[in-house]
Amino acid sequence: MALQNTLKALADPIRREILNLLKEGSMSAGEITNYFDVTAASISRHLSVLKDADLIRDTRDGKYIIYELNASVLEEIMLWITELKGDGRND
Amino acid sequence: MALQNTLKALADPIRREILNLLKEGSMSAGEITNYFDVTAASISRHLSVLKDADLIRDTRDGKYIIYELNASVLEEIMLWITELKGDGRND
DNA sequence: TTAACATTTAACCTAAATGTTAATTGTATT
DNA sequence: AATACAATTAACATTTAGGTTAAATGTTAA
Repeated sequence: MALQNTLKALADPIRREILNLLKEGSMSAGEITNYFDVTAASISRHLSVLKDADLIRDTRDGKYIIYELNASVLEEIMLWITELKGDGRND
Repeated sequence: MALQNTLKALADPIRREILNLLKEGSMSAGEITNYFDVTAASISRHLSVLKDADLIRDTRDGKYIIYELNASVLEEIMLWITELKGDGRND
């Protein structure tokens, strides 16, 4: 079920862009929101999807909630793809 | 965008299972259908989603349509993930 | 305590995805 | 040509996803 959650989370362009942003460094929900043309509420839901997929982690810092990337779960996708491509490497 | 199509196609358990089946070898739409509890029409649509994402290819053989895996497009996902994990370069 | 700010949650709407059955298309067989 | 078979497409119902605004929650500071 983890793979399912992860892939569903990645199948949205805004969520992928959020991950790309967080790759550069942690930031608050509000900062993240500034990068997009949708409401804070919408971003908040995207963040919760990413969090459920364990792709990001959050910590509260005063009145801000800071999000950081957790790329480790992507390992599972890499593995699944690698198996699908055949156990031998051909590139 | 290709990555978007690919990830959306992968974000469905039936479609992932179809890819796993095709990894073992090509088969017809009917054969694929036998592995699932949904109708042939439903599988046919799943196949078209996979085909649009270029994850599979089809060739007609008489009254059968044979599907085969095309795992090469998964390379793009691998690359995107690798970059996200920081093992690659930024965009 | 109250006000202001950051963020999330709730309620609602619309669009997209997935499933079904029925009709259609394409091919083979008689 | 007529029938049967394989598969797709069309029409429709239901579910899920993503967006909005408004209300609720949590925190800081006057």
